[in-house]
Amino acid sequence: MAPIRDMLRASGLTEQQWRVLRILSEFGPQDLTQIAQQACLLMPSLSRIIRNLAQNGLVIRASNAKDRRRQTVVISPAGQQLIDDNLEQATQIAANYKDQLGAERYELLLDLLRELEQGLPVPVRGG
Amino acid sequence: MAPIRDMLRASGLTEQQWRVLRILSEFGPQDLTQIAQQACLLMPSLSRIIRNLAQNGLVIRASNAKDRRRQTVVISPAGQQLIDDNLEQATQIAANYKDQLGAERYELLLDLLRELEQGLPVPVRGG
DNA sequence: TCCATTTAGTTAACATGTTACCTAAAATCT
DNA sequence: AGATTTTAGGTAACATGTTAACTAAATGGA
Repeated sequence: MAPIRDMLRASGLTEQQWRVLRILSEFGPQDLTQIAQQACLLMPSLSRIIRNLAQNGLVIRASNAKDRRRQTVVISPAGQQLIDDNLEQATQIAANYKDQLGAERYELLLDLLRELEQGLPVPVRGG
Repeated sequence: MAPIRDMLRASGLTEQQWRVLRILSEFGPQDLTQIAQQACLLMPSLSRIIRNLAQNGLVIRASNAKDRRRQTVVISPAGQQLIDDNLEQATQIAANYKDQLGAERYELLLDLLRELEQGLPVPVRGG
């Protein structure tokens, strides 16, 4: 993912910060636990990332009246601006990775990795 | 690699420390640059790992008379003992991962990952 | 020989993965 | 209601990946 990292470095974001911002932009305000699931991050990591994003004014923490343990995280205008400025470019870069392998083998790779992760066999043509 | 991590935690080693020790045990004394290449580690990481292993008495740093920049790292008896105590078990655990996917798809996975890494297409049956 | 360049290794600084431990607030059970 | 158990988040501590900057020693030339 080197080209994407280059793009992010120019905007001062890390990959995980970018991922969290994109999730908030695409799926709207959520609490930390939901973000952690979507981003495949553990709570301690996410907690630090949100703290950082909030300090830099890219997200805003809103308290939740119904459950005072929860806090809803919202992307800020500045954060949304960052997404707007870079999303198109990033999408194009990601598409190149898929192109490189070809869509078919790209799916095959993801299948194999999922299989390893879950410990369950996945049928593969000719396998 | 969870089972291997469990085994290592019991012996107080991390995965990278284990990897470095195994390399030293299998291929003999080497300087840091050589170890870094074999273990696929960057010098700053390896430098810290060797510092740690040396502090724990698992490796020994020997200075090199011909090139005073270099230092040859040697596994200590205590380090070798750790390897002896765990290598057989670790080898068996690693074999299970291969079994889980099956040798054929295991190779396929490695091929796809290599292809992504190198940016070169690799022929795949039916691809 | 003297200077410029390269190489070996270190350290600093930052973000993250990971495990352990902790608090407060909810939810559940008796 | 009162006690117990979950759940949402947070912090601490450690190892690592990564980039940048630095030292000392070797190498290559002019």
